[in-house]
Parts: sequence; structure tokens; C-alpha cells
Amino acid sequence: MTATADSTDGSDEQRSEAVARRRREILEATCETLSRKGVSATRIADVARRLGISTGLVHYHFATKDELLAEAFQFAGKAELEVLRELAAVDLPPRRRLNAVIEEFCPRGEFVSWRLWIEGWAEALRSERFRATSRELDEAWIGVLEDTITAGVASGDFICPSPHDSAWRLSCLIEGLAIQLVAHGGTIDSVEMARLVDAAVSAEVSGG
Amino acid sequence: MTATADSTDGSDEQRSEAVARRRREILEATCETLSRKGVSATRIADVARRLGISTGLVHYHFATKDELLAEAFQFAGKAELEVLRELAAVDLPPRRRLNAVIEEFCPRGEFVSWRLWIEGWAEALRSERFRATSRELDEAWIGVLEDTITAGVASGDFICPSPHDSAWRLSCLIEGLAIQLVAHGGTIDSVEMARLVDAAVSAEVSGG
DNA sequence: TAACGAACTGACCGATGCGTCAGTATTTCG
DNA sequence: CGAAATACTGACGCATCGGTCAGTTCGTTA
Repeated sequence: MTATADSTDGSDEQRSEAVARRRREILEATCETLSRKGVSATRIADVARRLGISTGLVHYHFATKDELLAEAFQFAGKAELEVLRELAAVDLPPRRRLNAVIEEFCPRGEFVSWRLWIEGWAEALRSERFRATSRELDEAWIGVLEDTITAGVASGDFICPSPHDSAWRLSCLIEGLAIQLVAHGGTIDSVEMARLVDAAVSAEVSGG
Repeated sequence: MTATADSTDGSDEQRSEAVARRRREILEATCETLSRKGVSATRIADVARRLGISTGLVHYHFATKDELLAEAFQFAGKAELEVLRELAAVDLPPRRRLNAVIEEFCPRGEFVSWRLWIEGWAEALRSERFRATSRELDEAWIGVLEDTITAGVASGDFICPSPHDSAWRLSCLIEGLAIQLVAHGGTIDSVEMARLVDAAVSAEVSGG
């Protein structure tokens, strides 16, 4: 049986540690390549070269290129979800948690992840697997935002008629601004973005 | 001299009417294909087949595939800018104009244009020309929104401390929601989107 | 240490699709 | 009308790249 066989579930547990590590290496290399070159320009040879392995080995672990890309995107999504879970577990006062959540969401540095999400949206137009991953990630983000706002309303820190609606609006606002920052490059900077987001946050959670 | 030579400016004026028409046909066919299949899966043969012409003829009018795609995207952008200009020229009371502008912006029907814009954002990550077109379009949208809000403030219909900021936020909110609607498909519908946008509009233009 | 299977290599095959080009049809103009 | 320019065809060359496979290395177990 080849290592590729059970790729439908991402569980690495019962696979040998070495294989799991190799798969992870390949997925990470794929994500980096994906972020720099985009879906269509990413070659299996790029991924192999980056790791100093043969293209055959990539195919040994991942049946097809589509498989590899979809799984890499999912891998990145899961990593982000992990960050989210940790963020949700930290015990902070509502206002500070909301700031932390939004801070984490907004693009920073080289935009590696955000370039991936933007690629993902375009890919989601045609690929079921990309769409599912992208949706899942977004829903998780909105969920964390909503929970945070709801907690703040319960504690009396926030006034917000519909945490659900506010979470949706804030999440979408941030994504729209991220497009300007990451894809359009130069229309706004992170400071300007933070300013616009902060104003929206204030409006959403303190009054109707 | 071939028809391709002066493709740097898009001016069709001094070109023969027949050639201009042919170029337009090809660009329109390319936009449709682009919207359905995406940038990387669009083949010159697809465009040619759709028009019942040879691939050679496409190359006769457009030097390379990159050229063709970039110009098609720009063509779609210009068409949208045209709609904007008309919208801005209509004389309506501020509230109704704002509604009309937003109505026009939000995704409808088959999402043909919106699928194109989403493709464009991903492409803008690497292509200078796609980035320029996409930016230009976005700036125009924000500009129309800002002008409309400013007019409403001047007439006393709106209360808005910063039409500029509000226009940015509304535009980005709509783009973020469009991703959910068009790319993620099924997370929300147009009615839900309209509801979320309306609430944001009310918050932005009637109070601080 | 022999043997077996898993991990890995890299050359190769086949498909695909862009761009070219020699040639053909059509229009323009002297 | 004849000739030159323009519009157009479609087959072909050529490069690219995904996926296969025969063979090699490595680790593990009897």
C-alpha cells in the first residue's frame, strides 16, 4: 500500500512518523510556493526543488497535482484554525479579546497567508475542495468574532443588537480592506486599515 | 503593419471600424470565458471556438495570451467604469442615489462580472496590469460612493463625519460580502447581503 | 546476513497549448 | 481591372509539465 492511499482524511496519526513528517514538509513547501507564485504557476518541480527531493517523491506522497494543492490549502487553513482555537481559549476581558482577534485577522508582514486566501477565493469559484476549505475558515473567523462580541454583551462591556450581524460585517469589512492592502498594494497601508477597522468596531459594539 | 502594433493604448478610434469591432468581439468572448473558466484554464482556442474563428486570428489581433487576458480584463473594467459614470450623471436625491449606487455594486444574477473581479484580485497579486485595472475600478467605486455621501451631507440628508472613510468601509464591506456570496456560494444569499449592507449604510450616513 | 518492503530517484512518455508561418480570401485603391 | 495591403486560416513546431515506471537505496525484521 502506498502512502497516498488514505489521503481522503488528513489524519497522520497511524502513519509512520517519518512519512507524516515528509508529507508535512511537502505541504509546507507547497504553501510557500503557492503564496509566491499562485495556483496555476506552481509546479511540482518547484516544490521538489525547494526541498531538494525528486518530483517522483512528491507523486509518491500525493497522487495528483490537484490533490497536492487542495491538501496544501487545507493544511494552511487548518493551521489558521489552530491559531483561532488558541485565541478563543485565552481568557481576556471582552474589549481586549476583540482587539486581539482583530489584530490576528488583519494582514501583517509579508502577507503570506493572505495571498493564499485571496488565491483561494478565485480557486473556490471552480474547485469544490478549495471552496469548502475557504468557507470553513471564514465561518470559523466569523464564529470567533461573534462569540467574542456575545461575551462582551453578556458582561455589559458591549452594546450590540445583533452580534451575529456585526461579526459578519466586521469580518467582511476586514476581508475587503485586505484586498486593498494585499492585492492592490499601495492604496492603503496597515495603519490606515487599522484606523478604518477600529472605527467600525466602535460603531458595531457600542450602540445600535 | 499589423493590427497588434498599437495595442498599448486601447484607442480604437483611428483603427478601421471592422478591426475595432473584431477586437471588441474577441475581448468580449475572452471576458465570458474568463468568468466561466478562470484565468489559467482559459485557452485561446476556447475564445476562437466561441466566435467561430481560427486561433491564428486571435493572435493576429493580440500578440500574446497575456496581452489578450490583460486587455480583456481592462475592457471589462472600462465597461464597468462607464456604468459608473452614467450612474453619477443621473440626478437623484442623495438617499435614492446612494441606494442606486449600492444596488448597482452588489452581485446579481450569474455574477459574471464579480467572478471576474475575484479572479482579478488573485491575478493582481502577480500581474502589474491586472493590479492597475483592479485598483482603478475600486478607486472609481469608492469615489462615486464618497461623492454621493458628500452630496447628501451638503444637502442635509446625511450626517457623516468622514464621507471618505465611510465610502471606504462600505465599499470594502460589499466586496467582502461578495466573496461570501459569489466564491463561497451558499453561506449567504443576496437578500441577507442586502440586509447587512443596508444596516451598515444607515449607521454610516446617519450619525457618528 | 539475507530478504523484504518502504522510501526514493530521475529518465521518459504523452498530452497540451502557445505562437509561428506559409498560404488563402477579401478589401482597398491607383 | 490589377496589385498591394489587410484580414484570416489551420497545420505545425516546440517547449512545458504532469504522471509513470524500472530501478536503487535504506531500514527493518527474521
